[in-house]
Amino acid sequence: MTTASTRPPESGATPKAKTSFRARMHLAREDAIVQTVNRLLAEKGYDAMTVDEVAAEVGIAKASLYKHFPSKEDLAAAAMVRVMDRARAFLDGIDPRLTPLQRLQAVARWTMAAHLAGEMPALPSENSRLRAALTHSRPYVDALMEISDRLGAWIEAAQADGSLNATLPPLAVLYTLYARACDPVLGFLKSAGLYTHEQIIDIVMSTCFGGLERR
Amino acid sequence: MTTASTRPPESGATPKAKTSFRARMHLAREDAIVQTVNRLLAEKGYDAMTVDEVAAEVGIAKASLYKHFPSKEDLAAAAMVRVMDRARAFLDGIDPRLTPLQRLQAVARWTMAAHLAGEMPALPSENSRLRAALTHSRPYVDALMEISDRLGAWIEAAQADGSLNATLPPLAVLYTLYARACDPVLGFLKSAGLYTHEQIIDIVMSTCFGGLERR
DNA sequence: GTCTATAAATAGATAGAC
DNA sequence: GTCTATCTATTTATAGAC
Repeated sequence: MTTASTRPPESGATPKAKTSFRARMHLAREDAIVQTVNRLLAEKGYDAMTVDEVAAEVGIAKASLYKHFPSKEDLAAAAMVRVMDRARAFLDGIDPRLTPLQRLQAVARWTMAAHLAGEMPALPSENSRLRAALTHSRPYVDALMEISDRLGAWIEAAQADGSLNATLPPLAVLYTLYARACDPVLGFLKSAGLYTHEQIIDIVMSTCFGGLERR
Repeated sequence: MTTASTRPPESGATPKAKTSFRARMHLAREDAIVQTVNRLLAEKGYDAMTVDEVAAEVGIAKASLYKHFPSKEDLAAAAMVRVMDRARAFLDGIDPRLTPLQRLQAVARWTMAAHLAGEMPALPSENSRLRAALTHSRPYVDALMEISDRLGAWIEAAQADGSLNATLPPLAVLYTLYARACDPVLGFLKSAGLYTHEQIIDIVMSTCFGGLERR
């Protein structure tokens, strides 16, 4: 995105160097903004998050915020895309020697840990305003589709090798994994204060993959 | 609540009958209000639901609405209590010959069907404004505790008879059942348009009680 | 690009006539 | 109790100086 790391050697230097420095600052600030939005989205949700709040927490004026992102919706979309990018990076780093089921479990653990750490904005549920905004964001839709494709392939592979329940529609499995990333059970158990994050993840992993009935 | 069904025989009649009629009308209107709030809560959530909207859909002025319920929070609390009461009625009607596990499954099916029918307001998740409002409503808290106690007894019984995974904390099972009542997977599968409500419920029941892994 | 100040719209809640 | 009209606070978004 930025030209800072790829720009050619300079001659006059000062004006161009200044531009580069400012571009770096610009991106750094935008990153700080997105990071704050991400956290606030996770804490309070889209509707309850106000732009004033974001500006205050970032430490800039609201008008400056609107120079970076033209609307609250774009703000939220940028935060969601950021999460998607981190998810894609995690998918890239998964040990290829793991079985398809183990990969899906690794992803589920990662999303739950992110949620418990307050870094996972709630999925845009059915009729939320955020959902309407996000479905019009190309980067978001593209990232979501890519992730879904990769997870979908693992789901079908896991069903084919007999480790995953093959009577379930793959789409239902995919949705279930997405839903577990923002499962309110995580927050409930967290606020109960009886378990560590690791224990909570183990519990929800057990109910998700093993079910409530005894095996 | 109303004196309509329990009032003693009248003599002069006209004034008292008028009062009774008006009391009935009053309750009927309040019921219409709560029903509308219930639907809007399910459709859009607490934050996105406006009092103007409720008044418009009920067909009365906003000021009249505030004569019935002193705040938006009370409005939401009344709607949630209504759902709780229906849930309690359902619990009362469950066939006592069913096993504990079968009873829990019946409850889960009922809540999912209510959700798909648009009659189940979303659970007040972690940091929502609704949650803070509801925790201060005695009728809501009382109803929730009674339901939790009854479900909790069934959960422990099902774990004791070996039908439910006994390694899970009963509290986690309870939360999981509550969470399935507003599982976004239901809405996702519904909007996919590939399955009937019955099929969707079967799928989510399978993932909830049986888990994703093959048995 | 950042700021202060302000619009423009909408929210929850109330006043006061009838 | 219901209405119209209004208040007050908040929210998204901009204008314009620097």
